[in-house]
Parts: sequence; structure tokens; C-alpha cells
Amino acid sequence: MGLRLFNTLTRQLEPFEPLEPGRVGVYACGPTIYGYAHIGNFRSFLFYDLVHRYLEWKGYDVHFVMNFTDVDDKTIRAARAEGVGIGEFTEPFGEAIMEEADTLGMRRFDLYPRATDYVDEMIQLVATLLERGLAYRTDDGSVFYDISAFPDYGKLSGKDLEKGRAGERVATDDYGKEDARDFALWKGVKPEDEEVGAAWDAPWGRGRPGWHVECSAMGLAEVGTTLDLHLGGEDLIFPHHEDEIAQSEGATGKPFARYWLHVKHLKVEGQKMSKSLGNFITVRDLLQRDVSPAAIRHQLLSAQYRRELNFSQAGLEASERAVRRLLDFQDRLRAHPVEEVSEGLGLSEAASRTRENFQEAMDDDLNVSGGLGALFTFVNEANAILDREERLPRSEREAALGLLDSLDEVLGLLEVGRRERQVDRELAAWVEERIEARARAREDRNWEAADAIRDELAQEGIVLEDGPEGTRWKRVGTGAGKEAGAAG
RNA sequence: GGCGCCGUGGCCAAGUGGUAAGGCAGAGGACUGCAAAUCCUUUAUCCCCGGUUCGAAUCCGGGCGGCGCCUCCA
Repeated sequence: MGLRLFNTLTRQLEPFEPLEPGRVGVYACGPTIYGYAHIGNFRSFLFYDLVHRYLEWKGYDVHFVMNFTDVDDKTIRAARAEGVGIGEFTEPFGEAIMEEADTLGMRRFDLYPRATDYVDEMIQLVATLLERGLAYRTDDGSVFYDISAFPDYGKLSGKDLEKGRAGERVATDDYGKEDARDFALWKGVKPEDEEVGAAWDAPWGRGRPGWHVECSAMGLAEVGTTLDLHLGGEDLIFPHHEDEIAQSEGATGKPFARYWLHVKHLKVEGQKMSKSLGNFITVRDLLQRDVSPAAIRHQLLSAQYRRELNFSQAGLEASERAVRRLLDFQDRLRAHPVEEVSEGLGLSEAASRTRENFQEAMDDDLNVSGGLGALFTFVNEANAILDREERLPRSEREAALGLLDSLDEVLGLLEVGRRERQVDRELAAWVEERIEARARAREDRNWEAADAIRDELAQEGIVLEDGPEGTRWKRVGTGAGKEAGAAG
């Protein structure tokens, strides 16, 4: 059975079939870089990462594009406040997001286009819409989309065109729109725009692009006339994506995207995240507080993307423990003695069954929770076998380790967690020395001295495990953050 | 008001017609000098009331409760 996705366009689960077999073109709505990204942004980005990884895992040749919006009202306002141009203003935020994305284990996409690099394409698109009679100019040099000329308007969001008709609200509108629901393709220049370098020349006058047109232009230019997949947060369904459809399909006459996937907004400690509630959390803050990146990744990824997700301190701690369990299991497996025999203990079978169950869950609209369930069921089964068997057939151990690696190509939890366990040479040498000292104390049955050393190591986040083969150690990080989750 | 989502054990969360995955936490036990890790055992009238069905957490109807989007917030 193949991948099935919930398409916002049809509000149904549909078998996923790219336009061109084996090849997938994806466009994901990225951040507006006028500030640091918050965990809500990263729920979406990590979902994009999951889609990216899973499609590749399934063997598709994936072309994945996520934009960076570097011009809009807020950006212009903030750049003015700083007294710099929008390019200079946005660049640090763009870099910060890339760093955070790396830290959280996001695989690089193929392209991260900046809106301001595609102004020519946007102008071209607007020109086409004007030619086709789908747009009109106003006195202030703006261009608006005439949604009454696009019969399909509303098909994505399910909006009823007959509601909120022109005339009801138009009086309160200060633009020269013909219909209150028409939206800007091009905004006539204002002095503030010039101040920060946010103005370009177009055949119909100087100005800057509207918000929606950038995604149409970049998607068409970098992915193609018809995207296989278009991703975004649920808030973008209307008006952003609705307007993208109107623009793109109005210009090309072809479907803009085959499948639209929308991520549900997360909550923080049970509440909607918002600046006014004071529970606005940036990823930057979490990382500075030494919250484990793997725990963040796990929590943001652990619920299926259309389900409600509550980001909480308790959840972070649970996630940290969950990732630790996976890492411990992998360590244990790697260290377990093997023998060259062919008889099986059922581990290979369990591994292949797990792989199937994982795939089945993920194929069902990317049900990560189900996929994680399959993985942890395997961990339980395998741990029980490891408890029982002093030696493992080499092939069985390879099968188990192979499964972990394979599933982690999609999940990326071991990948990120492993990085956190790494220690530098100096610390490692110190730990080894302390462990030897403790071993001597233990030989002397001097338990107090031995325990004191163990406590000393624990202070540095080093946890010891005494076993028949000697003492193993690991670094477990400093915990899922000491502070409460809802930091101002 | 329009469109839509959700309500499963202490917390989180799969399962959408055949009597309940998994993570975290708790309790008891094994192992250990003590731990850690691991294993074993243990914790669910699936929001309520009707209905359909041989059979429903799963379908239908009605309640109750929580939530999202609806003028640039992922």
C-alpha cells in the first residue's frame, strides 16, 4: 500500500501520486524573517523535514523548496525602526533559523529562495494577470486581483463567495479595491518603502509585491507549473493559499498544486501561543536554556501533523526520556557480544515486521505516533531478547542496528540525540580516569568513595552503568531545561 | 454567524466495526554493594444519552465539554 495524504483541497485522504512517477516537487511556505523563529514555526518546519525525509526514504527523487520571506509590512516597519535596509535587517534572522534548523536535525532542502530575489518573476506574473483581465490597477499605483473573475476562488478554504459580498464592508476599506475581498498583487510605493529599499520598478509603477504573489512566483519558477505538494501552516489556508491558487492558476490555467497539506497550530501549556499571553517561546530561547534539541525535535514531531499538539515542560521531559531510551538501546545493541551462527532468535523477523508497521503508519497520512509506537515495541522485544541471550547471531544484531538506522533516516532522533552525547577528548579522559579511581575504590569495597565519584560525574551529566563487561558511561545532557516551559 | 477539529488509563498519544500500540510517571518483583540500564508483573466501564449491528472507542442522531481558522500568525 502506498502513501496516503489528507488533501485540504478535497478534504479527503487520497493516494499520493506525483505528476511524474518517482519524482516529487514540493513547495513549503517558510518563515517571514523579521524575528527569531518560535516553536510553532518549527512544528511546521519539522513537519516539512519529516515529509522531506519520508519521501526520500520511500525512494522518491525529491525536489524540495522552502522560501524565506524578506519583505512585508512587519519587516519594513522593523527595519525602519532599526534604521537599516530590509536586506541587512533580515539576514541575521535567516541565518539564525538555518542554524536552529541544523541543531534540530533538519535535513537541508534543495533551495531556500528569498522573495526579494524573485521580484522580476512576480512582476511578470502580475503582468500576465493584468493581460488576462484577472487584475486591475488603482490610482495609487497598486494592482489588485479581481476574484470575481476567478470562478474557482474559495475552493481550497471552502469559502462561500456569496457571503460577505462587496458593499457590506467596502466602506471601511481604505484601498481603492472594487471588492473588499480582492487582494493586493502589487502595492504602490510609499516613502517608508523607499527608506528601507523595499521598492522596485514595474511597468505600472514603482512599488512592492503583495504577500501572496511571492509564493506563486517562487513556486512556479523553482518547482514547476504544478507542484506535487504544497505545505504550510493551517492559518495559511485562507487567504494566503487561496490567493496563491487564484494567482497561479489564473496565470497558467493549470492546477497549482496536486496536494495541499496543512499543519495544525500548536499550543503551549494548554493555551494558544501568543505574545499577549506571554507564552511565546522561540527555539533560540530553548536552546540557550540547554533544552535538549533531540527532546524538542521529539516533542514537536511526536504528534501527527493534523492533531493538536501541546508543547509543555512535562512533555519535553517525557520526550527527553524517550530519546534516551532509544539511544541506550542502540548503545546496548552495539556493545552486545555476537557469534557467527545462523540460527535466529527472532530479532530479524521482529525488525522486518517493525519496518512494515512503521511504514504502514507513516503511509497513513504521516502518522508519526503510530510509527514511533512500532519502533518502541521493537525496542521492548529486542531488549527482552538481549536480557536473555549472552550472544547474538551477528546477522541478527546487524538487522536490528540496520532497522534503527533506517527508521532514523526518517525520524532523526538518534541522529540528534547522538550529537548531544558526544564529549570532547578532554572530558572523556577525565571521565575514564574517574571511573578507574572508582573501580579501585570498589575493589576495596569502599562504597562511600565509589559513590562520591559517581556523584561527581553525575554533576557533569555523566551517568555510569556497571555491567559484567565493566563500567559503561554516557552523557545525558543537563535535562529538558530547568525553567518552566512558558518563559516570557 | 460561516468552515473545521478534538474529547482513549495520573500526563502525552496510537487504534476508526471483532472487546484497547507506544512514551512518560507510579507500585511490586528480578538484577546490582547501592545505583544506572534492562526485564517481569501491575494501573482503562475509550465524555454522556439514544440508535444501527451478531458485535462499536470505532458508524448514525442528540447532548455536554475543549479548541482552531475566518484582514499578511507556521
